[in-house]
Amino acid sequence: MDINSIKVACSSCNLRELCLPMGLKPDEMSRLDSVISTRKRIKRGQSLFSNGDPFTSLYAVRSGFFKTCITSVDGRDQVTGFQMTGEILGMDGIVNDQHACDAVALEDAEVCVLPFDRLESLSREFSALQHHVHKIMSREIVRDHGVMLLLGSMRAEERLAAFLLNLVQRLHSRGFSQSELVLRMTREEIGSYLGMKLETVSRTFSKFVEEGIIEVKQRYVQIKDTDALRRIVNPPACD
Amino acid sequence: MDINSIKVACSSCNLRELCLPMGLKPDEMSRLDSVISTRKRIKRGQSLFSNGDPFTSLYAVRSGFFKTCITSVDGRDQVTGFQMTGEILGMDGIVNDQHACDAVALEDAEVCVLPFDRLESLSREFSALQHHVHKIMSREIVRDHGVMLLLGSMRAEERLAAFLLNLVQRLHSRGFSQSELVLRMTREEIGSYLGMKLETVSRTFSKFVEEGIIEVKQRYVQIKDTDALRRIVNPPACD
DNA sequence: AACTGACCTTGACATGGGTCAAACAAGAAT
DNA sequence: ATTCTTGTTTGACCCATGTCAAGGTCAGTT
Repeated sequence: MDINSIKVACSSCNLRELCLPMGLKPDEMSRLDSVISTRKRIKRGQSLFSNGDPFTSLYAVRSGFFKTCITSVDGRDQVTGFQMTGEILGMDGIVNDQHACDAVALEDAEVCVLPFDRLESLSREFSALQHHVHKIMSREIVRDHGVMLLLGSMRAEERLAAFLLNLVQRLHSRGFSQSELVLRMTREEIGSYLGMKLETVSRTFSKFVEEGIIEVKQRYVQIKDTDALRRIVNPPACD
Repeated sequence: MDINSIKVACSSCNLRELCLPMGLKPDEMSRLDSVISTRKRIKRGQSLFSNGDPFTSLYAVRSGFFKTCITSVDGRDQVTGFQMTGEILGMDGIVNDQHACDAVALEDAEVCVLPFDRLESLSREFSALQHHVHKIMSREIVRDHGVMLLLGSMRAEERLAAFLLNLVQRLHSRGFSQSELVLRMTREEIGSYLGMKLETVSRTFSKFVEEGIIEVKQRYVQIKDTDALRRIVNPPACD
């Protein structure tokens, strides 16, 4: 058997409470197994898919960490998201049958390949899966609108505080610490996501450190005052 | 019959090439008619739905013009999109069974109400509709990523140029002029969408007028040099 | 015709964050 | 261990855009 294509089962996956099969009944989950054809390993720095690639499948992150980014005609780059364990990649590809962004592994990763035509036909058979797929896409839309709010109306400190809170909350729901995290991305990638330059990201980290809100050692970040971050994102009303 | 709830048919709608039934075969389209229960009229300034409202339906814009916006806890406002004829509203509501934004009519409007449970059950019956729903959601995701690029990496002039080109292109595909448009939104709403203040929007319009790229008379805009706008959005490479 | 209110334009000034440059840190390669 | 490379921090300066304020325009109302 090819090491890069291992047959696996959602029903026995330890991510089933987090990933696509979330909320499905045992018998439904075993039917989902027939959709998940293979896993695929992606080395750090490699692309899972690239802009323009033909769209065939969604991907569920089993381990590792991804970024998605789009590049404009004139070479500007925008990170549109960071995806961790249990999150779904590739929904941008459905509308034009080709991917509209690059998905790059920020550390060695493994994904479950979900051939979309099979996901669609199984969705026609049982509505729980169908509704679940709709929810996943809707969640991405809502998340994107939140990023628009961040990019359109927040200042640098607010953006970084919101980013840290979001990351640590997602990690916490995966069983990691509420107060410690290791960033998998560079300052430049954070900056691209948050619409600021890497120097501004760095300066803002330093400011938070000075204020005793966090401790930073390279990619390692310890959050010492979560409430302070919350207050930065949602300044208390003063009227 | 209630004036606000008129039974109508996709199969006889003059938007069928633009709207939800796009690409469906005649027999499929007549089955879609069973989903479209009613139309609803929304007066200018009124909300089609608001943040927190229970989610029951998607809405297809039949006439008029909408904005969607989200408000953060501390009262910041972000316009997340402008929707015109044939576009679908409400997909933000699927994930949590309640709407995550406000949809406000910017002029008197009429929408077709698409009860989502019925859309889902019909989607299970025929795959063309199912795939079409997926495409519509995917298109929204791709659009949102484009807005992130705009907000995250473009300067004021680039943002406004991209906005005007996008609007006029969408209007053109609806049979309107390629070079003239009437803005349905205020400078402040444009600014909120583009992440800039209304004064900056106004100044940037004035700059384009000075440069002979557009003519502006209040909400009326005439584009005199589309290529200039394109060059502003995608500066020609100089290396 | 004058008034009102909403919206828009423009000017003057302030500032947050960008730009450029230099130095530093840490891991990889030799 | 030394050098190279990539990523990070920090400082100095500057500019695009925000802020504040004043006045203009237009549609609807009195």
